[in-house]
Amino acid sequence: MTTGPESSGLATDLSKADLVHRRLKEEIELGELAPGTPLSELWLVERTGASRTPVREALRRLAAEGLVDLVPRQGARVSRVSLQSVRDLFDFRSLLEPAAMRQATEAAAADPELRRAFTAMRAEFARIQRRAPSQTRSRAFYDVADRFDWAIIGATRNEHLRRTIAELRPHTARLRNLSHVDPQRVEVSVAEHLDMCDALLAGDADAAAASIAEHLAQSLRTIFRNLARGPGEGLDLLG
Amino acid sequence: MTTGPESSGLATDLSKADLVHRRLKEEIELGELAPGTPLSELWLVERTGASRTPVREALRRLAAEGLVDLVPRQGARVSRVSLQSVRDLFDFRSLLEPAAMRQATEAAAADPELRRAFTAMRAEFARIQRRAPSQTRSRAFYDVADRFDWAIIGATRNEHLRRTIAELRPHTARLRNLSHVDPQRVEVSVAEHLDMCDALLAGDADAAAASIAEHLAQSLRTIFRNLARGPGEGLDLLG
DNA sequence: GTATGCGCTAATGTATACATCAATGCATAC
DNA sequence: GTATGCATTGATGTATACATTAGCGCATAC
Repeated sequence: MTTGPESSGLATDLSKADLVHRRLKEEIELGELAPGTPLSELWLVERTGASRTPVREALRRLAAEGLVDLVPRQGARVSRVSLQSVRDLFDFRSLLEPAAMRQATEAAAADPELRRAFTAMRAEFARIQRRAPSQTRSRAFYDVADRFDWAIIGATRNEHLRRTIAELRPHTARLRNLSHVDPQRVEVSVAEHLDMCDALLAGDADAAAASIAEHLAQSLRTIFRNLARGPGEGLDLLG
Repeated sequence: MTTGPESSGLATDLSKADLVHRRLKEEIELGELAPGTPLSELWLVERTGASRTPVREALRRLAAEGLVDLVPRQGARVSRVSLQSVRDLFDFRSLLEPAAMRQATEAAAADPELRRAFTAMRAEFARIQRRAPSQTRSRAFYDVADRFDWAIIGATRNEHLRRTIAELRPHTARLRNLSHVDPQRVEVSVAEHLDMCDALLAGDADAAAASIAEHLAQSLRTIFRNLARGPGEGLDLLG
């Protein structure tokens, strides 16, 4: 899941550093490595089979992405999640993603291939909406939603914008995996994604931007509501 | 110049990796290492006196910041500058910095200390404006302008926003150092900074955001105009 | 009983040797 | 004369040994 293209677009035969990086990133995203978990280099050497050099490089990369906190002579830990960090994340996404949505809307207007892809995803969202709630429904939704997000990212022309949004995705995914799935939220989120698709396919950049802004605002609200009811597994309440 | 606080705020006894990183960053910023310059690890080992491990770490960090292009089994080069990359940079800044300006304006409204700092800088800008054009004037201006920018960054509460803007600064600085100083542009830029200070000190977040957006638009226009007249030393024209 | 200081341990920071692969040039075949 | 293939060279990728330092526990003095 969340098979975002590994940093550099081209398919190079992955180095061990890449492997370790990707594996740790996934485990942090999935919450298998809980926030605060110490990541000793030696322990990672045992776990991954690589030597310290690639492990170090992976840790440094993760630190640059904000997924790992690195204290100079002390070591690395999986970065903690605070209420403030969640707010910061969503505020920042609310700044970036509407802009990306505009660029994607323009790109889709000019590229039939891309428009077809979004049309197909819209159909998937509609089908999920019609389906009765079930164990697999929310999973199916997040699957499509992930592909939708990556399509937006891929359609973002500005490289800085594209890379920055891509770098934030693991943080969002982790948040989702650290808290319980809220079926009601899924319901609403499906509708929001339909709105986004419609605006994008209509070529209405303003509407598309507005719809993703609304989506983000609702997501944040739900997260905070659920945290108030009962904190998820690994969240600090320091913020 | 551009003495931005080194990544992590606290003053740790710097590791060699930090030293090499900072030194290379400065040299790239200043244009002493021209875009496209190959950065062989061995060569850097000779130059810096450090061993390959910290050199590698520095290179990887610079690559993450976009100052170095890293090709897997081939090596590192100082990243190239294209017209498209300049446009992307300024478009992205135009998205981020008005938002930062709003946060700084609110912060200054609530913090007399901070307001004093901006008042002092406004006075410096005003003094520079009154001064006759000279060799040292533009340098004095960029000096204050740098401090101004870092003050804005420091007053930005959202951590993602703050870090991202900070990471873009070396790119901007490099651009400035790769092209010739345009006295006319300095003239106008001083006035724009006065506008920004005034809006910020008046607590008018909208006006502050608008003024920095205008400043960025004008800067970009000047850069493109000057590039059209005669490309600076190290610019590609691939974009 | 508490606090201070010493020494041990284990971690990160660094240096360097080895493995592997891309680029380059030359020799050879056509 | 051109193109193909191989060997050489030098680079990066990796492993590991060494240096240094932060954390921690225990013993001892008060």
